[in-house]
Amino acid sequence: MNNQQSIPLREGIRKRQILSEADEKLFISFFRRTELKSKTLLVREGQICDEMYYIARGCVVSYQWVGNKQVTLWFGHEGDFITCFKSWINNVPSHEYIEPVEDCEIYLISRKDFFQLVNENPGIHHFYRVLLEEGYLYWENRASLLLFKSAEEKLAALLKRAPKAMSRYPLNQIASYLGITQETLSRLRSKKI
Amino acid sequence: MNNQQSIPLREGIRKRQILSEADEKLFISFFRRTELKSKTLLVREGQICDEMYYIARGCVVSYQWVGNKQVTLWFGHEGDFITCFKSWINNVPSHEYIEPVEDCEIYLISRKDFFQLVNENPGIHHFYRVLLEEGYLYWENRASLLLFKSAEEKLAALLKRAPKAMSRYPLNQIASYLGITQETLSRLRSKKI
DNA sequence: GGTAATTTTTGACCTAAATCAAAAAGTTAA
DNA sequence: TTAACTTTTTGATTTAGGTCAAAAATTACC
Repeated sequence: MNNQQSIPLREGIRKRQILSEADEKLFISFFRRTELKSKTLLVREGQICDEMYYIARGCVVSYQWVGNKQVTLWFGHEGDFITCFKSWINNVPSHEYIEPVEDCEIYLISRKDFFQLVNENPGIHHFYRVLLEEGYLYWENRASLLLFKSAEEKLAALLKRAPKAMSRYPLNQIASYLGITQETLSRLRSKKI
Repeated sequence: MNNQQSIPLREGIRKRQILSEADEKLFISFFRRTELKSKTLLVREGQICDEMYYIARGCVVSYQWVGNKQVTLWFGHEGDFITCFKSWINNVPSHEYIEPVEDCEIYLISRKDFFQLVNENPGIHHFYRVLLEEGYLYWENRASLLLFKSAEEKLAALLKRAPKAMSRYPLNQIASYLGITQETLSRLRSKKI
């Protein structure tokens, strides 16, 4: 990929790991830029997720169907590297959907290219390590919020981390992200004002 | 460390990443073996956790104080590499306690040695990557159980993964691991029989 | 610009699990 | 072997948040 066009991606990489100019160029050259309309599924259940995505613009939601209910697993937005990690790591079919909530500008790289680079290039390996550490801490934190916080506290924590969440995502997605119903979230919100 | 004495540790490493004989020897040589009586704190809140532990024998619990309640974050047992990752990764004080529940045989390595090896040795770097992937998937799974499973389903999931948990850990630790009270767990259990 | 479709709010009621309290069972230690 | 302590169980009651249903507010689209 032309280096000129990939400034947001470069920023996303630099935020995690500073590479030599050559390594950075090499790494970026394996990404492909694309645009996605909202609601155009990026990953669907049952499919092996063999790509990683960098969100340059827009936002997405990842969810799973539990009975007839859509449960939000996570939100992704500008600056995030995302994929279905369970599928990505173990090379097994995904259990989750990833869907743009706004129109997105995305940079994507194939699993094959990514792991080849990771295995050959120490700087890029280090980049992946930072990504994994970031994800580890994200999920640890999310689990601990779910473990012992009330609905109100979980909402406060989300709004602190992502103040715009309330206006970017529909209520039912935010509610199920917090592990509460949308009625409860609506009541919480009106109580707040 | 003498290679003869460290068979369990070697198994723990091999399960995650096959190293060359020389790399394996090198890696193991940086670990130190120790025994720990139950209830002898391994990590306490406020302390920077700059060691990683391999459990060769015994089991531990990690918990956090929330008000006057002890909340179980995770359990560790034979074959696990453990540390307070939040502290380990960011080099900040730990928010959690790690405490042996049974007498333990432990192999430990310092953060400094570990990261030096990781940065110099591609095989060991790969080992760390596998550890992070393992942890990532653990927490993702744990969060999703907490997100949409009932008390009964969460208990079933724990007993499936760790059938002996019920006899190794006190009830209050298991209950708070599941995000329920010990009264509820006791009632669930008696209902089961 | 008006109608349909979707999303959010509100209300009435219900329930899984929490809380509080005390009894029972198990463990330790003298 | 008994007293003291800890852990687990049982019972009565409460509550945060769920469920179901319908109204209100938004948004989408001929």
